[in-house]
Amino acid sequence: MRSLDLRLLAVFDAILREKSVTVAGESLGLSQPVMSQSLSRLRDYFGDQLFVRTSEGMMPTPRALSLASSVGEVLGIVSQRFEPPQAFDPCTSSRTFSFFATDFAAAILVPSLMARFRPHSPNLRVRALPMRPKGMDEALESGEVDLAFGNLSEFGTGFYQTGIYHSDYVCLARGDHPEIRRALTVQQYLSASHALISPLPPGYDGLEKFLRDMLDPARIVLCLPNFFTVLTFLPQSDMLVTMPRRAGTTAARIIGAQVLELPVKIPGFDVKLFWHERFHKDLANQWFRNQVREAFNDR
DNA sequence: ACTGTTATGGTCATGATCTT
DNA sequence: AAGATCATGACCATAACAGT
Repeated sequence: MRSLDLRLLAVFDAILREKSVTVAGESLGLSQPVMSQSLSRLRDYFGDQLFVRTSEGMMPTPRALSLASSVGEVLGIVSQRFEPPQAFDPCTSSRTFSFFATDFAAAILVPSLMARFRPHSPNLRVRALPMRPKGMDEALESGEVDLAFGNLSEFGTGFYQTGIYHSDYVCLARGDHPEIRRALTVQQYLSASHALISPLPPGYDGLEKFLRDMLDPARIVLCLPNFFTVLTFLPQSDMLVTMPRRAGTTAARIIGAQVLELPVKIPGFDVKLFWHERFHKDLANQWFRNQVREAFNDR
């Protein structure tokens, strides 16, 4: 390897492409003699003429043809991994951004995100993916998914995070509930029938444990698969649902439910944004992180 | 720290070779 | 034969290295 360097491979690639030493030199910003000397070193190294003059230009020998794909592969890896990152232009980009989020986080985030994207970035696409019990870290590391959004703490080394907001919980009751008006006593809370979202997505199971410890098991009469089942069920029920404040206020606005402060203390949680260090400097990922952060601040 | 040697990679000028 | 193109030699600048 001592006598072979990347520039020689670039020379090889350029001559192959241009079929001319001189023109290849122009494309690389090198003089013709430099190209010729470089070709001479390539010939020494590979022990082959590599390119011969013909009426069609400098044509590759069979040996050169057999090397071509490997040289292209090496140069491709180098340019992809080591060259300065290309600027990300959201106006012209057509890439897909993806993130893990709970259904309620996606429901809050997506409208705001799309309102920001659509006017200026018509070709961008967005994928909101449900939280997974396992494998989210691998998906972030591989680049399959750009970000994870939520009350997550299990990501280990190699991940960056930024706090988005601190959330507490509220209780929802239907707007024309026969007994509850704007406020809730401890007695009312503990004696009411409850709907529980269970199982909760990864990171949110603290709430479920807390409620199961605090409430009489007989009072937990309904388990729902996600936060937004609340939208169809609560208007026709006298039950209470305890959920994160933003999800609660969003749901309440849609169905005209009452948002009640909890009469008992339940510890809140931090919603954070996570990404893998591989994409920390990636300009597209940086841009998307900012969009998500700002989309939440829009609300 | 200084110095000489060597390798590398550049320019310029020019010769060699190929195509038309 | 002319023009285009490639190869090569002379020379220079620079950096790395070894020896003192």
